[in-house]
Amino acid sequence: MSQSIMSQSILQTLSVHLGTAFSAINLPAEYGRVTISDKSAPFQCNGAMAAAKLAKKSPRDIAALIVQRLAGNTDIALAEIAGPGFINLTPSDILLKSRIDDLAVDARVGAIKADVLEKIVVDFGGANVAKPMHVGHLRSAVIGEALKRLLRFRGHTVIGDVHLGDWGLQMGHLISELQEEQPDLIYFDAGVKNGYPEDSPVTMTDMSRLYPQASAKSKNDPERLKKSQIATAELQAGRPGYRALLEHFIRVSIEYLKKGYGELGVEYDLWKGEASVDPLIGGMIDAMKAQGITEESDGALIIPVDDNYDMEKRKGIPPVMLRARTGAVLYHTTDLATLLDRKNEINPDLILYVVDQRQATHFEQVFRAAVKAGWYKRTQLEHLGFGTVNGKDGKPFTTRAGGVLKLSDLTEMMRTAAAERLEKSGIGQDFGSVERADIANKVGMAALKFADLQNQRTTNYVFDVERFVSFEGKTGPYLLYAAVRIKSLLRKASKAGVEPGEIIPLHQAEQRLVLTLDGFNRALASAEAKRMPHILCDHVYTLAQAFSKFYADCPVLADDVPNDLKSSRLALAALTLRQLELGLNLLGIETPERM
RNA sequence: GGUCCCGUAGCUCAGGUGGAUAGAGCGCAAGAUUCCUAAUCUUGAGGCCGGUGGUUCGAGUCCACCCGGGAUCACCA
Repeated sequence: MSQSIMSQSILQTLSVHLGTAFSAINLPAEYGRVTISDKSAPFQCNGAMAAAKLAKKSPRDIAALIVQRLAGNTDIALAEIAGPGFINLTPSDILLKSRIDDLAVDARVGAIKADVLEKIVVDFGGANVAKPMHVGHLRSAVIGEALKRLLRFRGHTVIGDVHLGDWGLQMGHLISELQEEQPDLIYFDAGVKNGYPEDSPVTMTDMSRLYPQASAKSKNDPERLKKSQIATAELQAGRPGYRALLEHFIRVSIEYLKKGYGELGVEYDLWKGEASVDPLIGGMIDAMKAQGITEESDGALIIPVDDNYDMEKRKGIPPVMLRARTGAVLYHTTDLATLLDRKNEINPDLILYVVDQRQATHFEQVFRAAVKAGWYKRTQLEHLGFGTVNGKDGKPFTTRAGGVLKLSDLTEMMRTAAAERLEKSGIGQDFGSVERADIANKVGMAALKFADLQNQRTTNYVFDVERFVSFEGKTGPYLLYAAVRIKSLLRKASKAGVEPGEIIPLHQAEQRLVLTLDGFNRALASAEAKRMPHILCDHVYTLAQAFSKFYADCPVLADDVPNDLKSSRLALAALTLRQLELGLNLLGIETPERM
């Protein structure tokens, strides 16, 4: 379906009119750009002041000429000059009506696709093999999923990849610690080359015990650390027993992670990891050497990425470490091999990494090396960093005991709080236990995700459990509540035989709701451009607010409301629900039928 | 020391590409339900936008320099 510029949005339509008016007095149409206003009218144009110098006229004179040109325009109810030359604009009822008619029949409720459609890899999640998911994994999963859905909805081809951490020292820790506990396992018999059992020798619980155990021992015991390092090197060199173990570790972990991510509504297209690109590393390093972009330094193989780097003074960006003195391959190397793999297998236009802001330097290094190798342009690679989740003390979030908070404990906390709130309100008493649990889950997850996503991505935020479970104000449950009220209204209307009809926005609250609905596409486009889900959060919240106001001011099914008004308001409510649920879905938030 | 991020209401945060009297939520004060879910709505108090200069008709927004907080800086991932 092709959409004319005129119907893209009310704001766009007004901009075209103002642009035409500026052109008519021989000034660039760009000065006609209209913006949202929080003053006396819903929109304003500030171009008269900007144009003053060029036109050699006073801003107010220019504004007067523009306003003259707009006289008789059926899309504009009122154009007023204010202050030094602001033009305040009120759209006409005709324009509101025509726009809401367009939205009502649009399956995407006003959202149009991006101009340029790209193939995009979103690398998010950041989970590691053998480690339980904890609070630190929350943001990458939630933000990454939202971006993935947003970009896909905007028309792009999007591939989500979890990119598991399964190749480093942690694997050596795990293998060597398992050997200390169960030295007789067949995997440790260097003479055996194949025919290993199909069932894993360890469970997820075992692994989450073994790893910290080994890590703790190694901290104070260089000999123990050495064992892990040797195991790592042997694994990477391809020792069959260790590779067989790794496969078990990965399989068991993925099964566990799928559950954990599933709880958050997070899904991946690819479950690749560092280990999966191992076969590329040898050839990649040879090719890089042949290109002449590598150097030997202190026994390690590096790629300098900053001409002004000075190791003594710690100035500039350190080089990429392709291979350590020990011969082991590092984080840099696997990330580069992954970039090569993606180039070969997917050839994406853009790769987005949704990873902790603290790794900014790492990505800058890797990206520069990938550019040096000629695989990508710098603009094709973006690190979308995010801040840490902090406790009330401003330090990264921990449990009361000071330990790491498991993600499953966190989600359980949210569900319990939601269930309690449900009980307290006394509404869900006639619901079955299955539905109550489902509602508690959706409310809890909505609270958790919205609390995370509404923060600007790049900054740290404070995780305040009490605030999160309060469920009032700018929260996920507020949004669900708005949606659920509409659903309830629709059910009641259907019972009463009231059909949605033509929308005629007359009441101030109705008009405000229409103007808010009109902003959906703008929010989506802006959220995409900045890769910032909180812009979409802002929109759905404003929408829920505008609806709540409408709901309080404009009775729909009351006896004294005329039939056509009932139908109009019902249709407006139904339209609001469609956009609200769509927006929430893009944020990864599900709506219950009632709550 | 180098690089990056941050500093806006008592608290947690927005601020659409430089515009008028800087906005939300929580908290505080006061109010609203004969009527579609009060997890709601309305009203109010609360600000030298870290500081000083600069660019501009106009700066929370752009530039420079300070002050304060955080992250990170080659063989962990």
